[in-house]
Amino acid sequence: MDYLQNLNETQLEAVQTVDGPLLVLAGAGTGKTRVLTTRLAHILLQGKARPWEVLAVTFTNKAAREMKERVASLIHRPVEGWWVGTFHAVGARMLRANAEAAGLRSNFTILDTDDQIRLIKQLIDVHEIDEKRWPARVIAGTIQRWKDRGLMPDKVTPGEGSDADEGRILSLYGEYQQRLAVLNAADFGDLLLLCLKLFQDHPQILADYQNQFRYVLVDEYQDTNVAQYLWLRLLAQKHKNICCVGDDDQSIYSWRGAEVGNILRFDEDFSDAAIVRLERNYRSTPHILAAASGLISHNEGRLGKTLWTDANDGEPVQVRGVWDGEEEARVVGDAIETLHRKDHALNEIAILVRASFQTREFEECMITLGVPYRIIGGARFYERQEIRDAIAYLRVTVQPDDDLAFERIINLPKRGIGKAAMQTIHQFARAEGISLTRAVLRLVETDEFRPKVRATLAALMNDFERWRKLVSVMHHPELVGTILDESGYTAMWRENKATDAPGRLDNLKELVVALEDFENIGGFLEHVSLVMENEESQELDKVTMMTLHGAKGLEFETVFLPGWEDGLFPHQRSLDDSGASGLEEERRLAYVGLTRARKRATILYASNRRIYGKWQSAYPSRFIDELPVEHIAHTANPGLGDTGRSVEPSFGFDAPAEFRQSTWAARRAAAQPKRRTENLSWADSSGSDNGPAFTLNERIFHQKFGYGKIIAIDGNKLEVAFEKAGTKKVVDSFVERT
DNA sequence: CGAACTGCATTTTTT
DNA sequence: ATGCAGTTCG
Repeated sequence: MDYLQNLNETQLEAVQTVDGPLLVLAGAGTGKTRVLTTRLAHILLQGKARPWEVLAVTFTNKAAREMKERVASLIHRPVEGWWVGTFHAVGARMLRANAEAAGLRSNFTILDTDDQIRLIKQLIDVHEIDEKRWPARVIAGTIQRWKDRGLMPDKVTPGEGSDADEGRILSLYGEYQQRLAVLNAADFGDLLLLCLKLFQDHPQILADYQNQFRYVLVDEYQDTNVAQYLWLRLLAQKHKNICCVGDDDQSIYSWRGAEVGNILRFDEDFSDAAIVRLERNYRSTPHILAAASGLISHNEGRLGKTLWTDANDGEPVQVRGVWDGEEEARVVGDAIETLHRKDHALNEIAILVRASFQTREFEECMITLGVPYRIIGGARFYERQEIRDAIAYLRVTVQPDDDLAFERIINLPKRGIGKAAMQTIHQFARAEGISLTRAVLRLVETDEFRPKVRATLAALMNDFERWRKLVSVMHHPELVGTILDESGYTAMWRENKATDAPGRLDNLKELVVALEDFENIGGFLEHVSLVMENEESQELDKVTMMTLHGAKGLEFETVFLPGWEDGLFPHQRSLDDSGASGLEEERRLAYVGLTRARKRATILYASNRRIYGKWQSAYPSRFIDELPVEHIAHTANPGLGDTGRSVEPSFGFDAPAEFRQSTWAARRAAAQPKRRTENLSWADSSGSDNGPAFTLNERIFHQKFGYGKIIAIDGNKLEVAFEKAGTKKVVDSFVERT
């Protein structure tokens, strides 16, 4: 029982209450993961269930992986045959195992959002729907929201689909589902929705799973949507041993369908539910904890928790007002430098922003200061164009009905298949209710196409047929190389003279290498569609920059929280779209941000900020007023102190600066709105939009003279050796980095 | 077919 | 400001 040693009393209770429904309200930093993993280990070690009789679901692959690893180390046994994974991965597993009953074939394709939108666009074209009025992504969003709520097309009635607009989208939803069936494909929402349908249509299959899963564990329960809730409730119905762990105060994903109601209603949904509150915080100082608690107490409809800690006081939360975004970055940069000099690890420092564009200013500052940094949440490997193209070839090879992949590569490299040919194929496919590949196979037997097109398509079909035969005989990484070469895809990039072409070829090579890690192409594709993750090595000592959303579940010694201005945070969009509940969610986001910090938290707000190329002045976030004064230290530049928002009613983010007479900053901005800022950049030797100062030998671009290299610097004047125009002296603001 | 142009939106993100 | 997508022209 040594694995129970390190738990406190309530944690122990949460671990040992294994029978019957249990809700664990786990505040930030209270050892949630430890409880979850220990509980899982406890169930297994006590012989309550065998590994395959436990279902443990998470939202992210990272969380699933962590759970597997930690439980494995607790029970000193590797992980095999466990049902531990994301909702989507488990759903996909169930669907593949029961594909026929679910109306699919077991090699079905999982479509991502991009594919989804393209498919909807096709339907829009067919129906000559006005795309201006109903953009594909709006329709996709509506359908997704229905799916999040567990609604199949025939179930969407209550309140929905009644008005003309939604009625139209609803019929499109039905067709979309039909088309997915033809394509042998499922989107992310389907991975759960089709499970629900499967359980409904085939009670025996459901009963088997219900019997199998003696214990069900759910992580981040506050993030579940209705479909996931229904799915869980069905699966846990027999044994009723369901344990949900979550924190209503950290629910920040309602915009993608999460229902806080699920966690708020837990004890009504599951009768005789036990509730355990984890309130002892092991992470933050009392000041940080009190500031965060004070802030979140402004929310209504919470289950309520009182976090406490034994830790020493530490420093109050710093709140700092600055003139603009540039100064904000400089202040943070300086602070980081100071900390670094005092041997503070950069890995333990995070800059958490509300919106990703905010990272740019900090990035430039870090470059200037030479501070290593990483940005979490950029473009991922599998989202790169060449990788997606290559994957499309693989998808068509293993699943010929995958229209979206097929369409992507039918004319890539250029094969002379133009709009006309595509239209013919589409029409035929639609008329016959078959996939594009099947349509092409039939059409090349006719004289529908011009001879050249017909020959090309016949050859392409031939290629795929040949590759398909090789799937069972050839080592799959090699086969992928063969497909990419024989299709002419690699040749296309080799001949491409663009500067990034060689890099793309490297990426393709990397892809082939990555395939080694998988049993077969199918397994690889499953990984790509379900495990779209960015593996950033934590090896190097770097400052982390990411969004507040991305920071949930992480912790750092020191956290900077910039951009606390009304309109940006809370975000105006959130307020406009969701009103009071939107504001509460933003507040929870602020709470998440603050509670990431162990020792130091600094909140910043700027009076002026450039957004979408326009300068705007703004009030400090209303959240700042909500922080208990005794736990913060508020400083601002001379004259920039209190901005008096408590005196003036608050205007929207877009309100003209003239209306914000109460603030010194606003008055100043109003007096000389644009000139001021332009002058600022002129006067500043660090250049205008170019970020930090230029360095010798740097390659630059000039609107008039083209590319060149800096050979001398004199203040803001540069001497540049241009490739075409010769050597000239130019002002740095006319020059940009390449 | 590709280059150039225009309009438009631009929070958060996993799977 | 910027980028992306859709459209238009050569």
